[in-house]
Amino acid sequence: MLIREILKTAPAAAVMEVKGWVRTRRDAGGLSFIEINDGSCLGNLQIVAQSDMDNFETLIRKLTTGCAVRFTGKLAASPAKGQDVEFQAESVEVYGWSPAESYPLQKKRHSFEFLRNVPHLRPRTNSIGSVMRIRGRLAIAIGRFFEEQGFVQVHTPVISTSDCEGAGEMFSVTTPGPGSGGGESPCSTDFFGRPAGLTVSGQLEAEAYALALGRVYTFGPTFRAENSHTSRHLAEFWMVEPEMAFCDLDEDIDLAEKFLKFLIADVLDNCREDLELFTKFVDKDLRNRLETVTARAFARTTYGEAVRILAKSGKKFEYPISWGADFQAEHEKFLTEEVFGKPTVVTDYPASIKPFYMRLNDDGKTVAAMDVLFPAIGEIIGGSRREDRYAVLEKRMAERNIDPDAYRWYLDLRRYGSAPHAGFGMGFERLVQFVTGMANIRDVIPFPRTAGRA
RNA sequence: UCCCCUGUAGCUCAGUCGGUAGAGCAGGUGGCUGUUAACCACCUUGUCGGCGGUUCGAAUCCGUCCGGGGGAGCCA
Repeated sequence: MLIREILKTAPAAAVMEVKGWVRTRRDAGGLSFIEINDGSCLGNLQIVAQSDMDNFETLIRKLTTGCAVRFTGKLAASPAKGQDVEFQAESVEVYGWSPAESYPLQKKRHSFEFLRNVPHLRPRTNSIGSVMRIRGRLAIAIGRFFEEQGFVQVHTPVISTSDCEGAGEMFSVTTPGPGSGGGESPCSTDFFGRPAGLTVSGQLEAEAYALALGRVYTFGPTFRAENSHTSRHLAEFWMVEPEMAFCDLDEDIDLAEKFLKFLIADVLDNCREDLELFTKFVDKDLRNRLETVTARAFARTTYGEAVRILAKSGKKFEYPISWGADFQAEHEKFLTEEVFGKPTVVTDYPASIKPFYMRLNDDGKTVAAMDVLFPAIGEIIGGSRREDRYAVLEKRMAERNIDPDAYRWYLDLRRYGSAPHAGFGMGFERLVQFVTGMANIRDVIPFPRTAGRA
């Protein structure tokens, strides 16, 4: 039985068993209190071992933080404060010891920075355990949301030849291929016979499937070879990218808002205990902030309006804003936190600062793009209606010196049965950060990959 | 890639004006029949990130390299 269930069970005379890892042992004269955790929930189960039980001196008194154990015994009401029920041990078995002199985790709080040095052991801590349970729950909620909305999940390739212009540097994938004979150009003899890399976005491939299956989404790892050192960037992260045929920008925004509210409401309902940990130790206002997101409509404004608001605000920005310039972190913060005080959707950005595939508006200057900005973390979703007119797309590619031969298949989607379509991308870890209040993105993914660390 | 901060015991950190290393926790031993970050007593633990320089003397000052963190850019 999992500890999650045991803690909700009424005391009974029946003998049961429990397995887990020791978090702490406290001795009080002739008895020992052992707290074990099995990962099924944040809470520990308190085991009470009496000195007359078998193996008390040989096993119980030698248990230390980290040991893997199995107990049989009975669940009883706890006479002391701190827990409703406790487990009165009758027998103990030790699966694996954990030498205290060398085990890196102690029964106290560690800094996240230290825990990053032991990524294989840190899931045994309360905080990382809670983050990862919430992360897992969010991943399931994403699938449920799209299932309810009639989407098909498509698995776009991890190895790709499209660099999805503007998305950042690609990692190259190279290995000697079947035709490898030591030629001059490494790529011509390479496995794929042409330059290939790890995907920076599944969007272009998702578009192909949206223009066949209607509503699709991808959810998988994405890679950026950027040498960035911030608390919001990873070299390997997960991205959710829905793509919808017969969809305009407003419908795209509606879906994004509904999506975010669904995910946050799901965690509020299902991860109560884990969220409490973060409300207590990481961010007192967390729960309140999450409830605000689910309760209120997101603000919506155009880029042009936002620029006017910023210019008229009288606030001094480090980077002055004028039409044509992209927003800086300080501008996004000001809009979400001071002007609107809630999640804000900004639309219709200048074409010059957005990628070639976003649909050009009738003014010829802006594109049908939208960014969802969240207080505290900035951009969480970026999306757009896609350019569905062959000639316009071709022209925009030419303006940016993009080789049309490399995107022949993408242009084909506009050549044969082109249709209005739109989509967006959401950085999964940024969502986990927002939901947990965790300050550093490296602590919301099991094994973080950043420049210089893999 | 640029700017800033930082590196001292297993962990978190203090170390003043340059004078030769320190506290809490963890760990070890002992005590305690209801503990909750248990408590009490005693004990152990150091390439002061590396290398070089200044100095009678460097954790401390200078140079350089490496690691970590934050921010900017880029983005998700």
